[in-house]
Amino acid sequence: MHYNTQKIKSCAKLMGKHLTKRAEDYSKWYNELVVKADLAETSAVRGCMVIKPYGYAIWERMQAILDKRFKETGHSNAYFPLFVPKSLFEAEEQNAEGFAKECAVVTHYRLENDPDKPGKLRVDPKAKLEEELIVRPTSEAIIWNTYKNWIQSYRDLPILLNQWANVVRWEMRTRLFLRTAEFLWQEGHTAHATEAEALAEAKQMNQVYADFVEQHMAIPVIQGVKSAAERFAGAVETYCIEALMQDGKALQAGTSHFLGQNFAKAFDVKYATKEGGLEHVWATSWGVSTRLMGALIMTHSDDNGLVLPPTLAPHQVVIVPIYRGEEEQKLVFEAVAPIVEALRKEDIRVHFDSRDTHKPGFKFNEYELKGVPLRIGIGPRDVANGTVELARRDTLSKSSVALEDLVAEVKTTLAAIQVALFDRAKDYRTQHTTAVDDFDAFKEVLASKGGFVAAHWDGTAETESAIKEATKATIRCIPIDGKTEKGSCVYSGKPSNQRVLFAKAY
RNA sequence: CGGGGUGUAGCGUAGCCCGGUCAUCGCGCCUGCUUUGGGAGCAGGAGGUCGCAGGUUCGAAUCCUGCCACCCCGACCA
Repeated sequence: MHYNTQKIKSCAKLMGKHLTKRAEDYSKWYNELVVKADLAETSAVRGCMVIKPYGYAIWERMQAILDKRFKETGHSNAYFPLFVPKSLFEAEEQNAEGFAKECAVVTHYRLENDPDKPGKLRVDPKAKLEEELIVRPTSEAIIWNTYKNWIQSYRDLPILLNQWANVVRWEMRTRLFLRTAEFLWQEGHTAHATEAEALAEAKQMNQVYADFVEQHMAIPVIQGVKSAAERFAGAVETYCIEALMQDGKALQAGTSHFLGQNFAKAFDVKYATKEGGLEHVWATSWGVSTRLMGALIMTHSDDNGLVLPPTLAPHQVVIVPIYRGEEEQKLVFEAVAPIVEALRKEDIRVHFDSRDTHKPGFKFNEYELKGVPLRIGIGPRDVANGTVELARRDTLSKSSVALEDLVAEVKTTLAAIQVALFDRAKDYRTQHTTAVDDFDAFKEVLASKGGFVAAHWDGTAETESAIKEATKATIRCIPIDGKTEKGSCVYSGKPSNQRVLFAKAY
């Protein structure tokens, strides 16, 4: 080949084929990546997004793994209505207040021809609903109104349900995957006889999330509890997993709430105890959303595009044939067939890109953009040598592998990529977690390198809010496994027993 | 909802201040030939109510008024 690489690169840049460099404009890079990797795009509907087949395939992998874990921990799936009557929605006051400002509300149920504008429709003023319906921003209200009818005795407990659903939160400013007006998620809602059991459930599900995100998404997370200000509206305690993105901002990746008896009291859900008493039940709720897709993109991707961990990649291996003319094509395709078969036999998700409409170089770049972990290139030269070219997405390194070693090599390399991605992300986080002991250093670190700032905090909402005001940083969490350590609050100087993590967040 | 900005082909844009062969260029798309181990080259071609509605004018993408949409910065947020 006689390509002038430099020329092609600059040419390709002109053609808009290259992504914006991460360092130049992170937001722009992120948006371009989501669109060009074919994951999702903005829709004509304000603040909503279209998840495209490739993006949805990744979400389906995530769903499948999570759903299996939910079942293994004793949960079942169910489905509750999209609409929540206003009277139910407002029953738990804190919850209602927390979400009130971002609710879509259905007020009418019928349209009619507009007498003033032929061919146009208008809302029929006669079809006003007696009671408005809230499009669920979360389902505690509708579910607890239902649980009320299901629970009479301790024998009815626990109830351990999950639902896969869409919810709507009318956000002012939206961003693909990270914050859209409508998003997909799962929400678990459980009811328990005792406080201890509910608390254990909330902690258990946070652990399930942490394990999933670390093991399958290869994203290291900090488990912790939220400060009162950051806590879920209506919760007694919010457990969370926090991840750090490549631009130094934190992302809440999942939450699990211990709801105490707040919802049981609001919806008057009591059960008869073994001892003959009457008690309010104890509750939890927990959820992760398509926001995790955003975390996945922002944690591993590079300037060439998406990088997918092998366990989530819809295609773990892509085979790109290289040939000129029909004769070589036949030769190469015949060599590919047994490779595909051997890999499938090992349950490796392999895609053979036999398209004749694109050249190999184009395909190389395309699959890098889409984050396929491993690429096998095979041409006449390889066929003659009994080898293939194996390219790793994470390191962009290439090696020649003998056919007889291929399956084993693919398996070990996929496993190695999974580990390498996690380690790399964890290194990054370690380097971007800074312990500080005075407020000047606190501000300096946030301004210069970002990331998590571990600092002592006096535990008051006043200090938390003053720090937020001054730096835009919020308390991401109070780490669960954080060591106790005597110190003084970075802002007020008052005594503190543990460092908490601050960061600017999405 | 406050402050700023932008709407021109599927995408990205030039033109707007100073009305008049201005609808420009690139990508993408289609056809043909040559190419095919890192985003191909050349030649030809298709594609546009210049956001919408009024107004000024002989004439409006360009000036004026109103509306709509989107983006950025705030407030809000998984």
